[in-house]
Amino acid sequence: MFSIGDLARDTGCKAETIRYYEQIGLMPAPARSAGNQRRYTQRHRDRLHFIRHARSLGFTIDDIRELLSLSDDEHRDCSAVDALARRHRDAVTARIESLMTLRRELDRMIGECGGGEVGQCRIIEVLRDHRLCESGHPLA
Amino acid sequence: MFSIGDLARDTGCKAETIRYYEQIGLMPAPARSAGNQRRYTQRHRDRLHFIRHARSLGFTIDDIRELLSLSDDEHRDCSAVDALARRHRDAVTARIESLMTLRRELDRMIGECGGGEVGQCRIIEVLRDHRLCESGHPLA
DNA sequence: TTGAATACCTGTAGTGGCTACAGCTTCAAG
DNA sequence: CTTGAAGCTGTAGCCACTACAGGTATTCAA
Repeated sequence: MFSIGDLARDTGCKAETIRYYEQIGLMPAPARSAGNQRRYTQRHRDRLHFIRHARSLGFTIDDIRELLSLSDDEHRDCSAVDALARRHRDAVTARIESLMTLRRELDRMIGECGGGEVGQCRIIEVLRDHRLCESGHPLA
Repeated sequence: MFSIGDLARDTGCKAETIRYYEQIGLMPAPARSAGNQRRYTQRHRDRLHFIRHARSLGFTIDDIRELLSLSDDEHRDCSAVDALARRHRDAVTARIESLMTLRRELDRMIGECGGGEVGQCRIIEVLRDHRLCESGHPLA
């Protein structure tokens, strides 16, 4: 049996986070010691590793609920898992692209700033007037 | 004079958001009509455009407070503005790089999934065991 | 001038995914 | 048996909004 601190050390997440996962129903409530402290099994440990790994890959809590529930049935077709992972990858890709557009614009602004007074600062000027932006980065 | 709806249409942000900006002191409180509705000037409009543009480039509210305050004094040296923009660009770059690491790993997982049963699904397997990851994406 | 449709007002609570206390109790090592 | 670390519950805070509920103002047409 593991204490909450053991699991925390083991997975690199804080005890508070583990209690939070229990509270939102992502981790099942473990047994308790005579003094009311949580006592975890290897199954809990595995589940927490799975959760942390998926989180570190950027899956949302809801995605992880879905993945855990899908992974319960070994004989189910894995196409739903595949679809979820693809959807997430596409979202990551979209995010990368939007950040790259931002970075191009930031680079341009910074590159044009000659370093004089704020009155002539290109960065401030561009922020004041979106028409000075070349990349069509979304305003919303 | 503009109503809050005029500004909202004009800047593509919601009236609630404009009121929120006022509440947190990012937008100054405007005059009111006889019936207590907000009435904005061109200066308010310009400021909101600046804010929305900076937000759309990913600057935080605190960054924007700083940028607005720096831009007030036309004769000040713009190095602080430059530094803030560079810091932000570097953060964006770091974020892009970390997302690209994630995407590589997601691609690999998806590519290895042969499409059978969940019991053999590579995606689930990798999530269960971080050692199966090639890229050293951070677990935290 | 009236009436309806639309816009606006304040205040509160919710989002995601935690994190940070405060003020206790329990456990493990020596 | 003592002491200090670890654990407990419950609440509030973070960011940047968003979404109501329940009321009031304004605007336009008839």
